Amino acid sequence: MRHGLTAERVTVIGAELADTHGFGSVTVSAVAREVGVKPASLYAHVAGSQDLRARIALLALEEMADRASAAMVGRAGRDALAALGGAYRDYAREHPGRYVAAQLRLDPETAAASAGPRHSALARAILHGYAVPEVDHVHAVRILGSLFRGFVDLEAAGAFDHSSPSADASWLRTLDALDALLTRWDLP
Amino acid sequence: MRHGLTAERVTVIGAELADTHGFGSVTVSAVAREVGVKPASLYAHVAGSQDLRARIALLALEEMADRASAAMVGRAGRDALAALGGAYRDYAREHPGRYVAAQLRLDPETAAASAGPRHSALARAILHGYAVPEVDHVHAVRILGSLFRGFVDLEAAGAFDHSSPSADASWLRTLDALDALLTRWDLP
DNA sequence: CCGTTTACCTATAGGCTGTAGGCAATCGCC
DNA sequence: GGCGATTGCCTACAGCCTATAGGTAAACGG
Repeated sequence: MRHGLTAERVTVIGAELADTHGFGSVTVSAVAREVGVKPASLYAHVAGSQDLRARIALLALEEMADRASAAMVGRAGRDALAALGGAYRDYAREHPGRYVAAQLRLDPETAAASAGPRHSALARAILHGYAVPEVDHVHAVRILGSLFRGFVDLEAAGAFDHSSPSADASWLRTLDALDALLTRWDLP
Repeated sequence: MRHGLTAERVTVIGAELADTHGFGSVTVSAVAREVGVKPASLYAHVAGSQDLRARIALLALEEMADRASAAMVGRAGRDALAALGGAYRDYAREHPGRYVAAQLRLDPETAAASAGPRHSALARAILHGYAVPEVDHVHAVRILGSLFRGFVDLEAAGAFDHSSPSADASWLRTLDALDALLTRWDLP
């Protein structure tokens, strides 16, 4: 039987599998089972399990960048922070498997061709709404990225589950803190 | 031949393997090869590959908490922040495999019995040096934890490798930002 | 010194990866 | 429409990892 498989379809099935059963259980065999095909057949579309995982990572990075840039249009300052961070947070909740896939270490050239640079561009765009000196942009972007990444990771890992109040409350405080930091960047 | 293996020794070998070849390639077979024993022999000490990885995670959490609390004695304020964050950052550099092991999701009871709570206690201790109201301690701890975790993860993932200046410079800025945030917590 | 425990062994079944080679459905071209 | 080339999926197989069952011999304890 002909299934009309392509690298893209295989990647999407793998991504769905990651979300439902965890990124760790994404295997060539599992995807094959899912589409009703023998494992060996997939090697025509994908170079192996590592390639499969890298493709899922690239898909996730792309989807996250799309969502983030869509959420950020027409927003500045704290609103823009909420849009960017919220996009990541929501994505991690809706697509936990893809989110961990996005953290896969890619080789430099693949990383450069990925949506990674789009993410740093989005973070940099936020700084235009604040009076952060140009030379400090790298630092500000790194701090912003670290805070978002850490919060979403910890929340996804369940680190906030067994203390109150809810993570949502802390998230608002996190945005406030970032906004204050960027607003008063150059103050003593 | 008698090798005097114990669960602890197996765990340590696994941890070393994680640091040298990546946490992903920690397998019962690999550890067995390392000690010169057949894979089946290890199942007397460790319940399987999942158990092995969980043990490495617990070891890493313990080691990190030990280092962090040692670094923090007699320090307060920004110094304490630098000590805590520095402990994590150094640990991640010296033991990259163990560091990713420490992020393994543990089942709730195992997590509760781990060194996890020690880590939040250390973060909470830092707040005593600042005038953060008691009710906001959870938020401050979460923000502090998120920022450290995110920074160290991103640095370990190589996210800072292809932009200058060095990660070290941004790390100092990160500590400054945290210090400023906690110092002025209640200001408009 | 002998019984028990313990540490490691062999054997085996099952799953995932990845390669080689085969067959048949489909496509492009006349 | 017919025919050759391509493509999509197949079977078969080798290698490695997990995990269990059951055996053997070293070490320990009374």
